[in-house]
Amino acid sequence: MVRAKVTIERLVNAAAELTDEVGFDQLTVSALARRLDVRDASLYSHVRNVQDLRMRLAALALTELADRVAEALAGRAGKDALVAFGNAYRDYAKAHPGRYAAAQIEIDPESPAGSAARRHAELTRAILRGYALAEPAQTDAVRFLHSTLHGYVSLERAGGFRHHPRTADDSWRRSLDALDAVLTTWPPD
Amino acid sequence: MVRAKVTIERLVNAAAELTDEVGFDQLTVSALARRLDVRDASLYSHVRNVQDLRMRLAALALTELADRVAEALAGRAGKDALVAFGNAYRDYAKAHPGRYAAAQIEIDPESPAGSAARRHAELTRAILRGYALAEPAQTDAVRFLHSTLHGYVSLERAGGFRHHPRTADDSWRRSLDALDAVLTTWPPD
DNA sequence: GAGATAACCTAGAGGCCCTAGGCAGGAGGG
DNA sequence: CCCTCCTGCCTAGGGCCTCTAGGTTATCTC
Repeated sequence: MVRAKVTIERLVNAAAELTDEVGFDQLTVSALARRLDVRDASLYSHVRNVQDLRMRLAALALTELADRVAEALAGRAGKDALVAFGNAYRDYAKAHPGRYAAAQIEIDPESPAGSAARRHAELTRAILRGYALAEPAQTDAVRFLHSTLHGYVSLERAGGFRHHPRTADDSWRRSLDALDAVLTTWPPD
Repeated sequence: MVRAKVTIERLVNAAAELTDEVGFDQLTVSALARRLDVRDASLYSHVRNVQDLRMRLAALALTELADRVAEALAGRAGKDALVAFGNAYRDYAKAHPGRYAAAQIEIDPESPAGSAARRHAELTRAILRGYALAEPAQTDAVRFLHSTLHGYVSLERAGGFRHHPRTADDSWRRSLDALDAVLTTWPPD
């Protein structure tokens, strides 16, 4: 019999493709086993349980996202960097909805996903260098920025912007303008 | 035998309590049946399926949220209204995490939940009256506002703000200040 | 070629969703 | 007061999912 040669890498990659097709909450061990042409029980030698699988997927997604953001940010500063960051973020969520959802689960800082999450946080903070904000305003601004971007893509995905003629793309551009404006003139206490 | 007298109202209320305790994705027909001291199959005469249950919960949550927001907005305008709106929103999410998650699912505009969602959208738009924005800037601003608020509470719930000494409350206040500032000086095209 | 190991298998228990069909308690009519 | 009907709840059962235990086979190493 020919062995399927499932490795943990192939398994997680297949899970990433699957979750983008069916949604993160529909990612099951059974469905993944079917896709790999293997019995479901066989996967439990690679993965502890379904939680473990999801955590690994979160780590993959956070790493991929951080890579794309890092690439988008290279050589840019100020508003240019902000727009590149936002677009990298939104494009990833559009291209890989399942992985994006995976990246939002609660992360144990000690886990391998934790370091990817930290890297992500550092990149977000890097954008704000162009806006010269001191602590604690910098932390507040990071949270504000992250909230707006994440909120936008998550509402857009949930279909919240579909019942209106104004396109999500147009509002997105104006939202980035607004973010740039508010970061530039971050209100003093 | 004493009948449990499950009505659709009692059922949805029990589901709301349950989901706040265990999370929206852990809301199952079985668990709800156990809580109502009834067999799971019995609930299918009240509810078509688990999707139907979730949709009814979404309708409940959207209605409750709209009620609270409407109350918070009464007699307020401008930044005062913005802060009240934001706090009503965030407080609801804190007090009722499961219901808040339920309110985020994709809503069919034709369903009863659709009218609650529309009412919600109108209330959001009402806030912007104090900021005198014409279309399409108004729609962009509504989306921006909603994105930031939803993004903030959802990241806060996911634990994204826990790995830093700056409190989520402090950043929240500053985020509302920033929102007020950006709505006041909404950047022209 | 003989372990040793890794990868896969079957069997099975338990949980959840949902359908089909049966039984009993309470309401209304005769 | 009794009969009937309806509603609310029941049991039985199939299908899918998670996960464990323990057995089998392919491949790697010596």
